[in-house]
Amino acid sequence: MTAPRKDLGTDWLTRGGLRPTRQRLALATVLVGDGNDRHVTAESLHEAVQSHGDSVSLATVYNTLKAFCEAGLMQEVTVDGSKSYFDTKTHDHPHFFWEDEGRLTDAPADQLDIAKLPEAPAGMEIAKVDVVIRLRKRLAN
Amino acid sequence: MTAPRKDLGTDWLTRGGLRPTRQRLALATVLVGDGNDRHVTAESLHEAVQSHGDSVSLATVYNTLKAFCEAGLMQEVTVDGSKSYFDTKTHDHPHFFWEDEGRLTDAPADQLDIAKLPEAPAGMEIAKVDVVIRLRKRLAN
DNA sequence: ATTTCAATTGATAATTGCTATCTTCACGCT
DNA sequence: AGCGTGAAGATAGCAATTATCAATTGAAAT
Repeated sequence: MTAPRKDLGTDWLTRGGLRPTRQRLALATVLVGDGNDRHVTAESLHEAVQSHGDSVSLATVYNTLKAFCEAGLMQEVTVDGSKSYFDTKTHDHPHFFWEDEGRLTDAPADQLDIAKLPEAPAGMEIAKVDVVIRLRKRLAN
Repeated sequence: MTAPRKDLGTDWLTRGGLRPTRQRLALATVLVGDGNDRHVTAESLHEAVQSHGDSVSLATVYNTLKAFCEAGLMQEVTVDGSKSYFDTKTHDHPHFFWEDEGRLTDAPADQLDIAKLPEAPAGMEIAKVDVVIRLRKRLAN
């Protein structure tokens, strides 16, 4: 038996030093309740919570996603100019972006090997390296 | 003697199959008139054209940037959720994003070597691989 | 050169995704 | 039970972008 959904969510919130309120727990449960990583937008998470039977306002979804990021529980991934995506996997790893569907998923990190990377210009340091592999439906061949 | 600014702009527009109107020529001149590549936002390009002495409405800057992208003369680079960046260099290459200033520049492509890349999932193909190296001021050490 | 007509421009309204404000509410403590 | 602070959420606000559409322009045909 694995830990029930809610406990995973509670642990996760505690790890981030966040008070486990009803709303946060509802969001956490949807996000990590099954132990898997997830990629969401504010909108998609809002819908997911609704259909899970909980009610959280959209404003709170935005606030809470930001809080989760600041607590180091999630990270924002920039792949589309018009929407923000959030990822529960917080270490550096490549992404697939399915352009047709506007969907974001993880790409297998062990299949990416950057042999050489430009150095940071003087006085600067590299904060993060984003690798986004943009996918489209293969044309018939 | 190199070709004057305007001619470079006209050639560039012709290459994209776009009618060289006054506005497009003004934008093209600012963008590629000196033969160098440039990274702009709608806003920054609008200002640049103004201070070059031409007048182009902001709406037209937006429309024209889109037209330039569709014509293959520029490409959009997604590095920031709140603004769109456009690049006159259209082939795949890495970018530096200076987070403090919100500025985008090219990173030396010859110093990037991706030895292994995840394969596209079944039925998909890789449209583009974005590599964004996010920079911040180096902390004192 | 003048006519013609679709392409282009741009002032403005509208939309979108997100953030700020602020009142009410809930949690944990005494 | 009462208190104080953090949290929630309805709503207003905001910034970037897109849509609308009448007036203008430019290139081709006459």
